[in-house]
Amino acid sequence: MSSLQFYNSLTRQKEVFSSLIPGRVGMYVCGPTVSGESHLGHARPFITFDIVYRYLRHLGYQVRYVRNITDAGHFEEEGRESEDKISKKAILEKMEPMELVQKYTNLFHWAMREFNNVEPSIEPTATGHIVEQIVMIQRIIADGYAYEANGSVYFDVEKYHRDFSAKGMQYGILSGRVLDDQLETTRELESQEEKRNKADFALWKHAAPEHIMRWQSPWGEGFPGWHIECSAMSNKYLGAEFDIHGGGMDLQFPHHECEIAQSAVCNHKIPAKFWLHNNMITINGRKMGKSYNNVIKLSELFSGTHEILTQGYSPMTVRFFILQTHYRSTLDFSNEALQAAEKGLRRIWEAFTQLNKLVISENNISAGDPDLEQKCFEVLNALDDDMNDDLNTAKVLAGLFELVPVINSIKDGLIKANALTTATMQMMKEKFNTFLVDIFGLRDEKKHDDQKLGAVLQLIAEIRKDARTKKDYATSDKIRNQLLEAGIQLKDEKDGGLSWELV
RNA sequence: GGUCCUGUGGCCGAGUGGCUAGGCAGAGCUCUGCAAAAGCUUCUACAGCGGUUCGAAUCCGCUCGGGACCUCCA
Repeated sequence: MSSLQFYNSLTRQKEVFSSLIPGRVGMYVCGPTVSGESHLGHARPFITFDIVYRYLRHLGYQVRYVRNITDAGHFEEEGRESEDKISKKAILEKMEPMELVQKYTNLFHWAMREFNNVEPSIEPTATGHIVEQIVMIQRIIADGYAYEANGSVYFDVEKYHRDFSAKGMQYGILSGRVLDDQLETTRELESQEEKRNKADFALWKHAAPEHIMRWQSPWGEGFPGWHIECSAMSNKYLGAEFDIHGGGMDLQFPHHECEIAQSAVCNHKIPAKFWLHNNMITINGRKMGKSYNNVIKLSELFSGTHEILTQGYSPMTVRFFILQTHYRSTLDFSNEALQAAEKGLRRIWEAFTQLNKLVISENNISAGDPDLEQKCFEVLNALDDDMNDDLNTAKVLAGLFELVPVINSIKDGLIKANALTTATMQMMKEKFNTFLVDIFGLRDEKKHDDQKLGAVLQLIAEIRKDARTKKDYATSDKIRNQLLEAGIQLKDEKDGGLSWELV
């Protein structure tokens, strides 16, 4: 079997993954800013890295997965308004800042549960780590790579670049940006005069009097810059050097680039070995974001209450939709695509359910259909390789879909039960379970397990069967049609049995 | 303007120098009292133009189109 490879943004190539400490993995993923409700675009990294987390654990690693909550807020428009995003909205809504933060944190957690994302090992908050951030800033100042100006502290990018290029940690190492170009093209912003250089970024910002969220620091009352929180928290919980740092591609620059610079000064190392970035979700070809005014919040997505939605899409449909594309490709949203995902998910899940119900004959050593046996065996074996190839979930799903007709045919008796060997049948069950449930985190959203409903339907099935035997189709059709209206679809099986599905 | 990514059939999307990806939709057939589901078969492809090659959707160049980042951003 192949070994796991990730595309590393830092080296711009696929690399075989190996952890710094055998058997253990440290992973940091940039979490949400809880100044508003999460939207569809936010779902992608958290689902993507949930898959990474699940897969690494599946491979036997003990993983510490750290995903922060940004609750201190960074600047909406750095310099110009110099205002804390979170406290700004809190004033509008007349809420305590922490009340607002709590509200959106709760909503975020709700969405994560809906998506069936495994909880991270540690979910640190920026406000809970002000001290660590201040200490880190002091260290950077002491080493001469940051300076104070009017109660704010800025990172000296040019000096850092000059000194650290020789150590192979030039500014731009991750994003491929050339600092000289930066210096020319960075926009003019009002409080730029505090900075020695346009490319410098804030480590600490002086708080204007109207600021609600503020903390004491050696430089007066203020609040931390955006980039420092991730550096401080990843360093605290994962150490100076850890295995994986993840986030959206839009964070590659400047956020992750700045993280590297900060950590490099403090620890003389690039903090993470592997940098993984998921691509964006677009809507009509445009990135989903506030500035484009095309945001679909997750609650709207699930309920269908947004003007561009023709219906609601369940969390598992969205999850499946995301999995059908490679994480480094852009994914374009459309009602058509989501509806296709919904149907595709239902199809594969139905086959999976049937597969688990199949009774596998024991000790069938010779396949009744050697060609089919061979084909299934190859498809099943390719699954791990595809997953190892930089998490090609799309290809894994395509492989599973190839087996769907086989499963359905066995169930319907179109393929003989002894066509496949016992070993292959068991492998099929195992792989479907492993990938769909354990690694992809899909789950049944319908309530099949309602025992009372099951009992009632059992009775109705018998009544309907009697009617059909007597060729009283008026009665049997009435039962079926009325139940369909009630959201229960009856299906007559080939063997005379009856199955139902909540629709 | 700078840096980078991308252009696959009606839609969404994998992909590799030579082998049908897959899903959804469409068409036909089978099964069925009729449905539904399912099975089988099937129609639409690799933006354009050159080049490298025995052979390219896959490599190179150019043209055209789309996007991301350079500012908060998942």
